[in-house]
Amino acid sequence: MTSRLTIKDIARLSGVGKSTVSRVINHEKSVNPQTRERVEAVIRAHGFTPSKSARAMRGQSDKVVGIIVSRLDSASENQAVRAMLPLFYQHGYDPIVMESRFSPERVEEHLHVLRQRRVDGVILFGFTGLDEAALRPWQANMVTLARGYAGLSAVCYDDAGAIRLLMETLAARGHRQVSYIGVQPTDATTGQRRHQAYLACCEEAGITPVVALGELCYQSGFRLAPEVLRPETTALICASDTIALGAAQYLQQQGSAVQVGGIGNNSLLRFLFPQTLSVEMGYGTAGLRAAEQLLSQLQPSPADPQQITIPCRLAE
Amino acid sequence: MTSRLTIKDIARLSGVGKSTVSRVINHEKSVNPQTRERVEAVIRAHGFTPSKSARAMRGQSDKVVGIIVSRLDSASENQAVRAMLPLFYQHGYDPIVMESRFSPERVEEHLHVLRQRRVDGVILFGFTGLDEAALRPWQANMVTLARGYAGLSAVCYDDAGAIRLLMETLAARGHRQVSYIGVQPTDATTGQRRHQAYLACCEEAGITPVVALGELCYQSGFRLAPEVLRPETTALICASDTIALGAAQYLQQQGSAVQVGGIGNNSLLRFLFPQTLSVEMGYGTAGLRAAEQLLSQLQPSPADPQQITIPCRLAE
DNA sequence: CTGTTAGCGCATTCAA
DNA sequence: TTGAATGCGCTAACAG
Repeated sequence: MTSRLTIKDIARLSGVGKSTVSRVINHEKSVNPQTRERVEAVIRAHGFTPSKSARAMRGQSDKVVGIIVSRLDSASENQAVRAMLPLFYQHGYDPIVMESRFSPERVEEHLHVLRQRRVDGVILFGFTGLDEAALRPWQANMVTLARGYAGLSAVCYDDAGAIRLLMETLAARGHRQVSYIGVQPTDATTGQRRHQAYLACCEEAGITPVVALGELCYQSGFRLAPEVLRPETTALICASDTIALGAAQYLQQQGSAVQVGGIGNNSLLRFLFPQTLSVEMGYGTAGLRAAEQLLSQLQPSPADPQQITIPCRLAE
Repeated sequence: MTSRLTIKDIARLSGVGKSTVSRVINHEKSVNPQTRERVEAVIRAHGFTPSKSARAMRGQSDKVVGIIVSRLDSASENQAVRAMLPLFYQHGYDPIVMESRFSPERVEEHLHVLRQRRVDGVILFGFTGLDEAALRPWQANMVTLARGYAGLSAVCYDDAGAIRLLMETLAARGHRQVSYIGVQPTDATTGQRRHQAYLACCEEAGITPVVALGELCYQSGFRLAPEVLRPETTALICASDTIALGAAQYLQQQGSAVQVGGIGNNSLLRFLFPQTLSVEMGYGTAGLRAAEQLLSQLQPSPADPQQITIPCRLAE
């Protein structure tokens, strides 16, 4: 409880004026090196930390960012968040995390709260159904992940690339009949984009597409697997590892040797079904990039919004 | 960007003094109902929100709590955090989450930062190896989860009860030879406590204990399963569902019909191996209780530290 | 380069 | 019950 010191105390203790202390704290160059050193010594000696609230009030900025995840227990979002947290701390930002559970209303509520809290910026894990208009006001200080919105910075995954990678790998291994289990096109990326990419690959390779669309859960993979299995099917790719898990489970029960491929590099999937193929989407990298981008937009001379795509690669 | 209003503006707009507005905001009773209503109307009309930093500076409190999880991707901690977040928002607290990754040093670093940020309270997901002395200073405003520390509030799980529940259920189903896969006793709860409970149950039931201890991961369960299988073994319980997952996988590969029991109510485990038994530890409830306890200790008339144990129950 | 002065938005005396 | 005055810790203008 010793941290009750104020710059006034530091000023007195080091025999200078308050403003000089303030200058030292803020790393302003216009201060005599000797004086600076002396003040810094006192600051260190007493473990002084400037009051965040006071500087915030003085108009600076609260140094707070909001992180709105869709689901706290999403493996991909976890990795991204885990990567960005240290960066924010390091730059003196308090990250406050909120959960949207894929509800556009909840996102708007959270944004409202964040607005009132006067946060400096927001990281938003996007999903289909969000009202773009609600995001517009944040144009300058928001970075979305997984989804892009007009005028906003975004860090996206290479959905099409992932599918393509899977298809090419399978082709190289001699597979000519590859089915697909995805999710409804109401989901623009995991649903729409990956499905389209699959169809495009089939077209190019002269494969007859066999598709089933469901939900983003293993139950769905399990349920839909039989629907996409033809006698000639040798491989099956899924829009996500979660789905792949369900499908692999079904195949195992059937004693089938159909090769499964998924997206997400889920460690459990690879443990249970080692022969499964999976694409690593770069969630950690995405989180890092998103945080970096937000930080650079928050600086005195803000960077422009930017769309970033994270490259994917075959797991292992 | 309209929220630039201050109590001064509200005061002018509603024809009263600044202090009256302040009183209305803080729900003080000494204010004429009529005046109050008028002021509140103006406040609502303009969507005014008092500056958090300003009130913080005025000595109130920052209304910030730190949440130190051990791993962002822990299913149990996720559920707990998910349950507590809304409660904190609701009470006007900004929760800022940090990750310790089971490193005592990291916990101390985070606590140091939180201390400097002058946070009001801390929720700490405990683990074995933490230095109790480092927590002592937080006695009045910290609640730990999963582990208890002298003098601190804690919300714990019923480790022994969970094992006992599993053992009793198995006994009721006629199992007389139940093996156990756990983790090293360096982990006081998941390791030590559950193991002890297993031994105690065996003693009571006249069962010869068969034990193997490893890590908290499915690989470990897979690897240790063969070590605890005797010809007469009919059931196998694991210190966690993660381990159970690995063990069940091994058993399935062996075509074994040994009944598996785990702890954690992992949905994937139940999906892949439906016949498996699992105990629900009440993670969500724990998070809720922890948040409630912390909030009650943060109030003007603080509640005393308290040790809470969450009851467990059979999943399904 | 440095000290002095003046508020930021609010809660809290103290009078009225 | 209310308003005016004071200062929280800090930064920014303005002198020196």
